[in-house]
Amino acid sequence: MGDPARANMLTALMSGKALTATELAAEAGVTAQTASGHLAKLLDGDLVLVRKQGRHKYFALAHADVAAALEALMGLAAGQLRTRTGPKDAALRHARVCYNHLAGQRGVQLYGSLLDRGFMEEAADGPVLTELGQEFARDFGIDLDALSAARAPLCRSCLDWSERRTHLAGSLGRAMLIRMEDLGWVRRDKASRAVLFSPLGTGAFDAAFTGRQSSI
Amino acid sequence: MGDPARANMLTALMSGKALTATELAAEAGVTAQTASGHLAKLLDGDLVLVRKQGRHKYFALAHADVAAALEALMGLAAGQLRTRTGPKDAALRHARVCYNHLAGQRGVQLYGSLLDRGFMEEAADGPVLTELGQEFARDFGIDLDALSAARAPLCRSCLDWSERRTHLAGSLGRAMLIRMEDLGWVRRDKASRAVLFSPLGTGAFDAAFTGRQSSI
DNA sequence: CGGATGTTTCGGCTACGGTCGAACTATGCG
DNA sequence: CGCATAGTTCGACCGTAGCCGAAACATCCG
Repeated sequence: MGDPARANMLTALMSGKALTATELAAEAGVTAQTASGHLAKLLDGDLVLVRKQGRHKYFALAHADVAAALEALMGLAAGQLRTRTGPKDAALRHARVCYNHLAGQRGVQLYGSLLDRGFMEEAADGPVLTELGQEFARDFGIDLDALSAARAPLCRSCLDWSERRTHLAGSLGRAMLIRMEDLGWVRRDKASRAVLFSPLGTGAFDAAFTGRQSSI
Repeated sequence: MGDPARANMLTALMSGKALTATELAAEAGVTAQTASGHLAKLLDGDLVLVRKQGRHKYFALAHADVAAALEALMGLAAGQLRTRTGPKDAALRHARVCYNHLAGQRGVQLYGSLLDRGFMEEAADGPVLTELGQEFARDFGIDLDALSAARAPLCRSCLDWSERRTHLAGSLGRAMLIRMEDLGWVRRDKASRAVLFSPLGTGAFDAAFTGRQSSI
């Protein structure tokens, strides 16, 4: 339970929602095989339970006690977040794809900037775009109407496993990553989930999403 | 916090009493050097606090939150106690000196036997010898009067780190170990804290302390 | 001032556990 | 039926963290 990968999986499950093995793998920043091993251990320890649905396996916390224990541990850990958060490459910590949106230092920078500049606000059931933010998104080249028409939530926050802070998920998060690819700011390294910034993209991103800079 | 040695130290501290580094080392079944390293980590993580008193260092849990988290974790761990409990030698798990009394499989066998045969009862503030038990102890060759005269508690229970069950501590526990040495049943391996049973001692011990056999 | 005891630091050894690539099974979809 | 996707198993690699012996430092005690 203290292992970084497992801890990240469990915190991801703290939302109460059931997640598939691959989602948890992405959340923990490990490959599917590794995640499978971890999930087997968590199952063995009765920390999570699984529901097989079609070809997916949905995992959830086994009991409220598990959540309580996690809460207690997080309380103890508060303040002294370990610096060496996860395994893997430094590039992954800098910027990577989380499911389909931007994660890592760049991801939390984006999220923080949107909040600081009044483009987004955190409501009870997740972040929402302000009117200012909607305008900004359109200017940025996002087809908000198309996104809103779909049933998927526009904004979602997602806990960043390497930074331990939230970044932007949801269909908007996905759309913004795609848009940045189109603009030539970034490209995905197919092999490693890393997101590589072009020289141009680095400057443009910083200019567009200043505000709460990475405070490290 | 998940490391066996540290977990054992923390559970030992759950009593609320402050213990010295060497006591904690014995409780965890590691040497003083190793314990020192663990304690430094626990201090670094603010899980314990230390009070220097003369040449001793007394450690205690830093906060009730730590105890709460431990409780929560123990609840989760209940039932599925890991089989491979501690490091070190198999001989140590079989029988060893815990501070000054007998611990390991033999230690919990002794404790269980005393309970099962009505020689000892578990009261709120620790185990107490029954009248039958007092008679037994005298027959065994223990000078109960001398022990009772001293201010140290006669019986104490002590959590066994390898068996995760209680064994007998206190001045009686100490006296019984000494007596068994005198009888030639056991001898202490000075180097390793292990307690080695002679062929004679093995049989005699089993005969004297049947009852609740090790149920593994 | 030695000598004994408690605690820490250092160095090196070892083993366990996390990680991934590759290959395998299972499920759904066209 | 194949093909794609989700998940697992196997094997091998590697890093790290635990462990201890030896030796240093600290404190008390006679």
